Amino acid sequence: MAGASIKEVARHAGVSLGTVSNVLNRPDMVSPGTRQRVLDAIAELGYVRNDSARQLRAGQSRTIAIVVLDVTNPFFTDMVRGAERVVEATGAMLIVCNSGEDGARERRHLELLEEQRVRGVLITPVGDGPQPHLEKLIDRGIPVVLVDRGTGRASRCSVAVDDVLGGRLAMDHLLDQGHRRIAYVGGPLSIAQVAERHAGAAAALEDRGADAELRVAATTSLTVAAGRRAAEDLLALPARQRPTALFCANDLLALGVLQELTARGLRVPADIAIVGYDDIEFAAAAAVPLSSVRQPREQLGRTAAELLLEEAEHGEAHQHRHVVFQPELVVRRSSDQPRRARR
Amino acid sequence: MAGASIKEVARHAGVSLGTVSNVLNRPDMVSPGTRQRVLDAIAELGYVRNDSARQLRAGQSRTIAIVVLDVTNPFFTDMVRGAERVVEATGAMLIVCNSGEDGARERRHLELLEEQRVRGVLITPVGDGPQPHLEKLIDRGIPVVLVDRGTGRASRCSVAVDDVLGGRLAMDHLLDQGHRRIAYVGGPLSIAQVAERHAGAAAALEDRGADAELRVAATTSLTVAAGRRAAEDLLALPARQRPTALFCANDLLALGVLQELTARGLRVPADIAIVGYDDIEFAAAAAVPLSSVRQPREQLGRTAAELLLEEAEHGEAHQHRHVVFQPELVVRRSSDQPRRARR
DNA sequence: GCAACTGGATGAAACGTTTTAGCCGCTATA
DNA sequence: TATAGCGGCTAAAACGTTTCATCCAGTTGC
Repeated sequence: MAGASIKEVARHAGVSLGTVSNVLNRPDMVSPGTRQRVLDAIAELGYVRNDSARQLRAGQSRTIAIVVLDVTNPFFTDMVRGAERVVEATGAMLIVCNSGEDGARERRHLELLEEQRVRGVLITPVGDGPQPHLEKLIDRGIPVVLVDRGTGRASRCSVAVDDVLGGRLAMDHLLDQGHRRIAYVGGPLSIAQVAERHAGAAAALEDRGADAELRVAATTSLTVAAGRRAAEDLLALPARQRPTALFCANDLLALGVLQELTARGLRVPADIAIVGYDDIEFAAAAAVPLSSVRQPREQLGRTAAELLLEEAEHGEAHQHRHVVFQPELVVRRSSDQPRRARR
Repeated sequence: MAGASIKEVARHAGVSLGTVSNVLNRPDMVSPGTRQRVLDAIAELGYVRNDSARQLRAGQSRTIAIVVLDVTNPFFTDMVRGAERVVEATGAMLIVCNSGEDGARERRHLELLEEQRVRGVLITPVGDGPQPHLEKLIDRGIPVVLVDRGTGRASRCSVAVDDVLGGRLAMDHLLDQGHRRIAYVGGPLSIAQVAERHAGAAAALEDRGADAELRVAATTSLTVAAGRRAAEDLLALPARQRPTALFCANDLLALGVLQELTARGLRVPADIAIVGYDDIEFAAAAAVPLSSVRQPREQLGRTAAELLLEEAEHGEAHQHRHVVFQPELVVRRSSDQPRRARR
């Protein structure tokens, strides 16, 4: 009962092993009579196909992996949900791996996925340097789609949101509201998104030629806890240097900042305005509803999965594509209070 | 380059195929000289072990799966993080599957996992009825650990939090605050947790013999959107029948309820108090910081993974265990305002 | 009545590992 | 000097599929 093989099913049904395989894979190539006999045997023995053997023979698995930076960040889980639908519609299986923004774990995961000969990998890689492990996958012929990484390499598809534009939107809005001392809360800058959102903000400032300053309040990660620590640091500044507005690299940071600021008695947005990034579902439900730069989270995952499937199917003929979505600023109370321009 | 096998490595290094395998699996059984030659060949050919073949031979894979009800719910992703650590420490791989509270998807996932001969499954099953697919896994000898499902079956380990107690804690608190018209927001009741939290609340009411009522505001799922809809329904009630306090089956519901109530101009907790469940990180950062019944989320995952690994290792000798954690009420502003008892 | 097809089945090869039995040359033991 | 033991290696079997070349018994076409 525990582990019947196709061979035992064949014996049980009084047919050859190849016939059982045919029943499983091309049922109409076998006569109704024998087919039924085989199906009965399968049911009786509780036979379950052994995927390892099948894969070994096929040379390839039917799973697709998505490697995310932080499985507890709703931005990524929404993305996963988008990808999930597309992948499951094809009968394949999507497995989720969490790198936790740790390069070593990412590498380990990719090694295991390569050993498993997955059919493809969706990944938001840690850091932004050269990615030898990804190249290795690609060399082996495993399609890789970069998610939420703009820089379009020629060797792979990518799906991204224009982070520079997102940074601009946030910064323009804060400048419009009259803020002149603004801080960008985020880090490490080695994360491409973090750097690009900052670049966008800096560019907006530059373009306006406004007499304003944009400082960076560096964090070591993009979590609620890191946000709280960043807020503490900012509060340690002398009042006159303290920024009047914060642009946070993602919503988790923004929520952490918001929590700490209000805990310390500051009012948002009266004392300090906040704009986040991602527009996760919890942003709108925050203590002070959070302004945020919205990304099409599910669509990101969906599109990435579609590109991957297309590449997996068409192989050589496939043309790599780079899809870039536009972010959109959603203004809520956390930044919705104009202030007299001043320094 | 694309797909070198162990055989080619062997030829390249001028040794037999078995020796290469030994280098990979018991390096000290082979002399330093040959070992180095083999390692060089491996590097040169870019050889990567084929896991399918390895598994086929071993009869078992090195992956462990966790099947969650809702991958976008922070409660589950925190659990995943807990399990992840334990699993990865053993060199195995944790893959995350999302059933999305859909029985058919759950079944499909379990079928695929069974075909893959995973080493074990951590699962929070959809619904509470008999679970033939789980039984099937167990029959096949694949260890299954139930997560967050109290009812200790003899055939498997389980890890849970006492949901009845959690319901009691919430209800006692609301009664202490003087509430007499209380609604339980949650559903469907076919989900065990939903039912048990309600049972706890009802039991608390019973025990006190208080002249109070507990109605059920049924929802179709445990999401923020469902919470908003539930709030709409409650607001449609005539004012005198409207509950003065809500106990929500989880924090997502509570956040949705909170959002909708405040959008409609009601004050929380002055007009309506709210208590949630899970104490996810976002509860504390909500518009009105949310009282919630805290569950040890990461520990739940950690312990479940430990039980699973133990079972996978000891096989027959393994004794199934049922670990139950105690929840804890965290009172925040959303329910922190006593009211004169009245009807 | 014979050759040519055809639908339905069979048997064997192949996928890439791990493992086990066995071989070879050497050293230690009696 | 024979024997046992040992380190280092090889050869072959086995895991459970899928696929491909064959085969067989009918049926069709001439």
